[in-house]
Amino acid sequence: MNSVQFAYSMHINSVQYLAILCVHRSHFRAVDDMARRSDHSRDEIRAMALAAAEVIIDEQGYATLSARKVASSIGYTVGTLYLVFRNLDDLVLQVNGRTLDALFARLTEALAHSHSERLGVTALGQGYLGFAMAHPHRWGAVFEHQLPTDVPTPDWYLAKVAQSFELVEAELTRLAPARSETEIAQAARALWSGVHGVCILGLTGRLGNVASDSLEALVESLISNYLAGFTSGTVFR
Amino acid sequence: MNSVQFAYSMHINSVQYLAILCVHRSHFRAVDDMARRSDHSRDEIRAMALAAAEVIIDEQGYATLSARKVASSIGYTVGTLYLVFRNLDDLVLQVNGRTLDALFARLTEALAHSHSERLGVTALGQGYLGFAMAHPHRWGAVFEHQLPTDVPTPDWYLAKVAQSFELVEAELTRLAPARSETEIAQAARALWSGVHGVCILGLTGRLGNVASDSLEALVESLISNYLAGFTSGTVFR
DNA sequence: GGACTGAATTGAACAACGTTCATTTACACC
DNA sequence: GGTGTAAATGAACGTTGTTCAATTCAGTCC
Repeated sequence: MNSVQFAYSMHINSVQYLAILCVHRSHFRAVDDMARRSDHSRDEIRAMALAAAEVIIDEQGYATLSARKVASSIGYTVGTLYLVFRNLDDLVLQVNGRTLDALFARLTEALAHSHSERLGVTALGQGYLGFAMAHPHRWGAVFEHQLPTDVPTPDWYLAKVAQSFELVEAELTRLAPARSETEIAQAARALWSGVHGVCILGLTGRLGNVASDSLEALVESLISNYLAGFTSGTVFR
Repeated sequence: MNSVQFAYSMHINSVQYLAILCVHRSHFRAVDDMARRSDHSRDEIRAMALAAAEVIIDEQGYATLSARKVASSIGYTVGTLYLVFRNLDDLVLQVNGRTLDALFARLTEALAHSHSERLGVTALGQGYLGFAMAHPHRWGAVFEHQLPTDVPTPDWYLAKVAQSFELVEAELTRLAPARSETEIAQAARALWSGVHGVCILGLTGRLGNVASDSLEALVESLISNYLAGFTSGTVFR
């Protein structure tokens, strides 16, 4: 059993085993399957394709992704991809799902490392910005990709979005326990949208040439000033 | 002289004269030009194409725009379009430039109608959201369109972005005259990014099903809480 | 060992895309 | 009417996502 087989059988995620070696048909033989002609099961092809797409997006951006590129980088042809994914949107949605999982992991980690309870929201904000800066293309793909208007976003995907969002709500509740659920929800949306806006405009260079540390300052400014108003209850009029 | 010739000679903008009648080769004859074969001068074709692209984006979204669509909707073929625009990016950039102008107009108007000086920033925020909601596709195109990485954004375009941004800075200066230029600039970026984030996430449906009036509430919350901190000078720690 | 079977895989085909440019068209002038 | 020339065309090229008849081959049976 070679290292990639090992990686696969351990259910190591795609980015991790990609670090081990290039995913390609020739480097990824199944061992004990009853496949007819195939080197790999559907699930294996699926995993390889997702990993390959992730690398392409990470290195060259979502805009350059194409079905033929993914197929050839795993040593198969386009046709095979369509046996495993309904279409390209399907594939991209799965890649983005993985990205949302990675984001969630980063956020929970940021929260764990923030010793002061009061700074939890700030840790989340900086964690979000940090993730976006560390993986700009993969993070960007989540927002650049658009499902056709007549295709609803699947529930499993919405759930992955929600899990990160709920972290913010939880921190805000801890911070302002007297506030109603509605007020917390609104504050979380306002604040999170705000942080997201800083990331979007900052990373796409639409704020002028802002250095990355000043993006951190913007997030800091947004959160601390907002919380000053939100926790004191005084309204600006 | 028919109504469209009139509209054109008055330099009425494309959206306005599109409201008068469909822009098409057959409806847009130049009168006193020395054109050889042409019905229209380069500038006229240019104006017609921009107007047509604007309508396509407005009605069907930026993703559906194509050179052939624009060409056929003005009664010419693709080739002609490339005599007038360097490429599609060029065309889209001009449409987006017009959108930024329209946004600026809306913002200055919002400012003029806000009688209380203190609420100027809020008026700008709501004006921005209002524009985005009124023209979601045209506004979206400004952010969905991406120039190739090796092509720098032209200066005239950056200037159009800046003109709206400076309104926010001016209002913040009026509101907190004691703050340094740097602090004002940072606050303007943080606040504007925040409002932008609410618009982006709200209009692309990524905040769940938020009603439009609650987007207004989010903008209100973001701005008033931020300003509470910013104008009082107290920092949340 | 050779024929058979059926799943796995292919790659040609389609329509639409941005872009180019040799060719055609129609006007102004002589 | 002939000729020069600018305007406009549309076929062509290399992409794209997507489909599906055709091919290939592992496993089974005789």
